[in-house]
Amino acid sequence: MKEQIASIISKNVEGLSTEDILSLLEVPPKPELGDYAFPCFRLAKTMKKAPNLIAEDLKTAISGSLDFIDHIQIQGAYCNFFIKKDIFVKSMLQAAKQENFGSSDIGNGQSICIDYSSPNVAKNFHVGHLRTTIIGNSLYKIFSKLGYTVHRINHLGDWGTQFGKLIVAYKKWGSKEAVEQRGIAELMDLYVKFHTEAETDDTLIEEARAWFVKMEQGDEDALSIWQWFKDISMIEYRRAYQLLGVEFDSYNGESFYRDKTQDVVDRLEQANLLTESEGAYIVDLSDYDMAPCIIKKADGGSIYATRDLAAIFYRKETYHFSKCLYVTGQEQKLHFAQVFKVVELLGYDWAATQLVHIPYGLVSLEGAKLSTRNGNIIYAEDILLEAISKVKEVIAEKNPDLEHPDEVARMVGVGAIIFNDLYNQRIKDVSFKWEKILNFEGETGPYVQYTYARCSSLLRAVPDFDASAEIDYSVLTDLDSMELLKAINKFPKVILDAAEKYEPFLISRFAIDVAQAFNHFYNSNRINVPEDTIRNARLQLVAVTRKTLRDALALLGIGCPEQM
RNA sequence: GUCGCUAUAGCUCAGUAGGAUAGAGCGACCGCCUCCUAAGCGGUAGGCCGGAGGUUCGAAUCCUCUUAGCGACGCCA
Repeated sequence: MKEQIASIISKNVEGLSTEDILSLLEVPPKPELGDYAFPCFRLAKTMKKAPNLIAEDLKTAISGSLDFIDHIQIQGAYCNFFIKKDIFVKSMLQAAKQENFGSSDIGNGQSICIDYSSPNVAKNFHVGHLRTTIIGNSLYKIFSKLGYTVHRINHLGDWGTQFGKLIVAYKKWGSKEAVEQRGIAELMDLYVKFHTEAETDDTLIEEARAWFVKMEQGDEDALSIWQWFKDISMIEYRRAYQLLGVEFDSYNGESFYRDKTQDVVDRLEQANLLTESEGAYIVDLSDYDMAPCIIKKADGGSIYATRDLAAIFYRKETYHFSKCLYVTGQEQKLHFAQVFKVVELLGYDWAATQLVHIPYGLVSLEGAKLSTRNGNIIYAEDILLEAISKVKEVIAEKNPDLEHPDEVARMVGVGAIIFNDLYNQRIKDVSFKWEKILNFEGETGPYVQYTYARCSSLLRAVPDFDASAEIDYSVLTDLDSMELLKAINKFPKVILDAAEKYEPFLISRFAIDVAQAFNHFYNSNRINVPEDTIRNARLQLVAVTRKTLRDALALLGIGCPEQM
């Protein structure tokens, strides 16, 4: 309908193509202003006429030529189109009823790698890691919905000098029993102890680097300790992933590339890009206003940039990606800009468009910086478990007879955390507050889930309802029904926008809009009424709302309970 | 010091690639369950869109300058 309106306008004005008009056509901010609006300001110059007069002329020229238009209203310089309501309702409802509503095949035949979560082994999985995990998981769902083949890669931080530090600390102050008993907590303590001692003892850092060089050379003693620490860490990470319902296709972390970094060095040498500087080997990036990218440390060891480069070549050869996404904190912006630039300098012009850093804002705790040293830290698992237990309290209070309360509590509690993390633009810093994250009212995950459960409940009440039957569309022409349908119909566009901008929050806001529109509809209309025509039409709208909410939440990585 | 990000209601944020009277949620206050789930709905109060210039018929949105907060800036990741 939008295309048809654009095409008829283009025949009656000068200076704008149909495409221009299509992009200018907008949905008015308020329903009283019509279903589509065309602002005439831009035409004033070419047509040498006041915009409100152009709008008037346009109205008389077009009136009556499109049968789905009920009437046209001029409001200042705006030409407002009112679609015949029953036709509009029918077209919107039938589109939304499609099983694959919102899906697309634009990604067919293309593959995308998403590098996310990627915790540093031997360190705790805290609120900060939650963000990359949740954002990455949602991007995976979004791109999959658009037909892409997505490879979920957990690029574990399981290599590097930090393990040298840990080995030194373990050998000096640790014990097998303590590590076995306390797990990551003990490793963290050892790591912290290393840093406090290193402040007064410069030889420690030297020792640590030496141990890392040994690891890179395949020293068995070093590697067995490393593997042990990694195994211990993975147990904790997998618990968090399981709660979140997150999975990966690959756990190839940094250590996976230990035998592939020499290839990076060779490529750079052949391309004559490597220069020696202060004992290290770097790629000079001063032409691009960036600090140099260190490839090989003075002690001969590799560094994260080297391993990221190796990973890029490996992934390109293995997955033939058309995009490789990196979901990490914005503090790593420079690092990725450097690495991507190096790939480009090697002659791979795809680097500029296919390698994408997806930064997100910093998580702080009630305004203070997260820090292990002063205990200012919250573990991901604790947040999830706390949310789940809070939901259990709410259930006990509001719905004590609920079936499967544990299962529902898990879904709702985890959903609340995920939704909270995907509620705003990625780049915004977040200040973690317990009272906020445990509040389930207003624009929250539980609100959307609750709305879904309401839909389910309505449909359960009429077991013989036929969702595919032809209905009387005029039943759904009231303001609230129409607004709900309009909200639902934005789904395909919202998914495309979310993918293009790598912004899952657009899906969250969409889910809120639909849930709010539904609750208005629900409050102003009785649904399970005796009259068949009214009941069936309204139940179809309920069914479509339910399906859309479920699909939207699924794109965020959130499940829906049938009752709560 | 250089570069980057952020700045909109008391708080947390939207604002559809420049357009109609700047919108939500939380918090505050006032209402709504003999009727499909009150984790809901309706209403009231609350704004120099950080500041100053500029571009434009038109700016929260674009440009310049400026202020504040945060981050990055070579052998950690």
